[in-house]
Formats: sequence, structure tokens, C-alpha cells
Amino acid sequence: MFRLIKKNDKARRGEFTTVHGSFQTPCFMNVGTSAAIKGGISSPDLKELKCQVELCNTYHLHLRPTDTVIKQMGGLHRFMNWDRPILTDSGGFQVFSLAKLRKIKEEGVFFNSHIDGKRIFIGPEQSMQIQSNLASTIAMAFDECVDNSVMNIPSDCPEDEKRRLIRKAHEYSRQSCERTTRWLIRCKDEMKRLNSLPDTINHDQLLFGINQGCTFEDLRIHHMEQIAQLDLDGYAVGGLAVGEPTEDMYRILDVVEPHMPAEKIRYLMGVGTPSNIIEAVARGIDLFDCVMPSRNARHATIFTWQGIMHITNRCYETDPLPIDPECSCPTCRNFTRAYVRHLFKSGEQLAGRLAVTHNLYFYNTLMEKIRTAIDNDSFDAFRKEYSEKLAKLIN
RNA sequence: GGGUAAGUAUGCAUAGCGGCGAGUGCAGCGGACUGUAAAUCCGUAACUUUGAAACACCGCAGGUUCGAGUCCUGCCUUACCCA
Repeated sequence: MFRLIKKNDKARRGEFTTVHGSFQTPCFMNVGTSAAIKGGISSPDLKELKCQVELCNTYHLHLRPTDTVIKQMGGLHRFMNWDRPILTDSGGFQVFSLAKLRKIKEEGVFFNSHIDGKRIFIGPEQSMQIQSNLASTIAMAFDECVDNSVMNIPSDCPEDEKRRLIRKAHEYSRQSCERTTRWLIRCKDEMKRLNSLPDTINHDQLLFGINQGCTFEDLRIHHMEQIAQLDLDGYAVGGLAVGEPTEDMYRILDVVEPHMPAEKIRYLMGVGTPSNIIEAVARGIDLFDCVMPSRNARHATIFTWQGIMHITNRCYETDPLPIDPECSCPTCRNFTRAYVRHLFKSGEQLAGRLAVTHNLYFYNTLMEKIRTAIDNDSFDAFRKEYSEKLAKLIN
């Protein structure tokens, strides 16, 4: 359960307690889609990197190794030897990201497996069943993430045509939101049923609902008001940072925040860059997740307290400094920029591992610093110092 | 001395078998990445220009042909083989 500890203006400092222990917010969840952090980071490594919560994915684990295998192995915690909280994403995002392979109906979504092309079906009940088998700490509701590109209207588009397209996108988003609400109610009922079954591994599995509504303020508010009545364990904002301008994301957060239950944890899904996170905390968000630190690390982009660094750039060829002199992660304690650059240039697997180690440590330390700043009533100063700085490319 | 094979943009490796204003891969350099179908993808690569063009001695020199990187002759270089 969520306990609000203190606030700096809208920025919140809290603690979320679960059967798998508690975690401090604001918190960044480290993404291990297929029950593994890509780049070769194991669960014991992850603890050293100050990770509080790991995120796994329903759709991916359902396909491989399948949720029944994981249930047989005692659930996700035992399977990957992680005893802290795990949040499972519902597969809703895959409805969006695997768009070419799917068909949406009222019952749920038909997919073609991206692995072998097999036809599969996931609806609210299936998603809850899978997540119950995975026995994660927190299950996400099965939602529909609307593609914000419906709002990408060419600037040379005639005014009346533009109005028509926006009306169309609004109507599409409205229907999608209503379906997401109906799915959420089914998720809640199904979770209640599953939690009470005798052979369920985690009888205390929590459920978070997801707000949708594209970049339409009225839809966002209306949807949030609807789902707030369902008294869920947490509330997420989904469907942002999927192609729309960053200002739109901040605008929607500003508009939705007053309608989110104050006593519940708030999760901004899939976000984001270090400065996105700082800005979202400033707008009342408690929980985050993003593939960016791990993916970018594998692609040789590294986050530092001075800004963003492309470690493969020539200027680091003989650089004897650690990646970030201010950092005390295992990579920075032991290796130089020149060495990490060399590993990337020669295609060594160690390159990705060292870079992911650093980036996750950086993100988890960022959250720690945000928490300390709120504790010390200095979040505003922290935001002013870092929000822009961390977004800059340094070379 | 004799023989065989090969010489293609900025480094390396290659495609080409009469219409080429010459393709590709690697390397180099730069960029992107937001609830992970991504250890991936994109750009760049003479000069002038800034967006429409224009542009490359395909080892060198000749020849055949409407047209040659491509066929013919000679030369140069490299590799290997035989003396």
C-alpha cells in the first residue's frame, strides 16, 4: 500500500509496501522484459545497482517460456531469483507496438506471435491469468495504447480537413478509452477471482489501472475520473512518450494529475529520459519504467551527470577518465572511457554489460537523488540544476 | 627467363561478363533510440555547390564498337607456380 511521506509542491515522496517488501518513491523500475535485463545483468547484479523493482512482460513470457512453465517453477521471483517487487506489464503495449500483427475486438486482441507467427488471443481475463501464473507483485490492467500518430496531421492540410481528422482521431480515442475501461472492470473481477483460488502463488497480487485518451485533455480527464472510482492499488498514465511532442506529454500530465487519487501511487508508463523523469516528478508522478537506460547503453549511449555521451566517439580513444568521474558504479570504479570505447569498437559483449551497468546505476541514483532532494525540501533547486543539463549531448 | 591469376570510389574485401551517370559488405566518422520483435537502425564517404544539378582517368596506353569496367593488343604492378 502507498504511504505519502511528504511533498515539495506537487513532487511526492512516498513508500509502497507489498508482500515482496517495500520500495521508496519516486522510483524507476528496471526493465527485464523476458525475465532478464538485456545486456547480461543478473538479479544479484541488479541489487548492486540499487534497483528496487524489476519489470517483466506478460506477452513475451507467455510466448516463451510460457507462464505455465514459470508457474511450475514457482513463479517469477523464484524463476529469476529476485525477491524484491516485480511489476508485470499486461501486454497492452504490445497491442500497440506489434500493430501489424494484431486485430482488436471487444473480447480482446488477436495477435500473430512475433516468434513463430502462431495465432494467439489475449484479452483482460487471459492477461490476468498469465500474470497470476507469473505471480508478479503488481499486475497491470490490459489496456489499449492509442497510437498518437493519429495526431500527426500535415501542416499544409486545409483547415476543414484538419478539423475533420482531429474529430476522427478524437472519436477513435474515445471509443478506445471506453473499451479500456470495460476491460479494466473485467481485469479487476478476474484478478479478485484468481487471487482467491487455492493454487494461486501470490494471493495478494495488486492491480494498477491505466489512463488513456491520446493527447485529448477532455478524454484523459473523463477516463481518469472513471477509473479512479474503481479503487485500484495504483494508477498509471499510459499512451504517452509514443511519438507526441514532449510538451504534449507534460500538458497531459498537468491536466490529469488533479484527477488522480492523491492517496494512491502514480505510474507514468514507459518514461523516459532523465529530464522527462524529473519533469514528471515535478508533476506528481511516483513511478517510472523505460527501456532507455539499457537499450541506449547497448547502443553505446551513456547517461552521465554532465549530460549524454556517445562513448564510441573518437574523442574518447585515449581518455583515461572513468565514464563519469562523479559515478561510483562498478563500471566507473574499474574502467576507463578508452577501454569501454575499445570494447564497443571491437564488438565485445562486455561493452554492453559495462554500459548497461552504468546506465541503470545512473537511473537508480537519479531517483535516489530526487528522493533526497524532496526529503530536504530542495527538489525545485535540483530540478533547476539538472532538468536541462542531463538532456544535453556532450562531446 | 617461362607460366597462371588479379588490379573497380577514402582503407580493406568484393559485384559486374557490351548500355554503368559502377552495386554491396566490413572498417572509419556522426546520429537516433521513451510500458524492448532493437548488442539495432539511419546517415556519411573526390571536388563545386545547396538542392536542381554536376561529377568518378574502373592499373596505363592503344584498338574493335553507335556504345568498353566488361572484348582485343601491348605495357606496368602484385600474388602464386615452374626453372
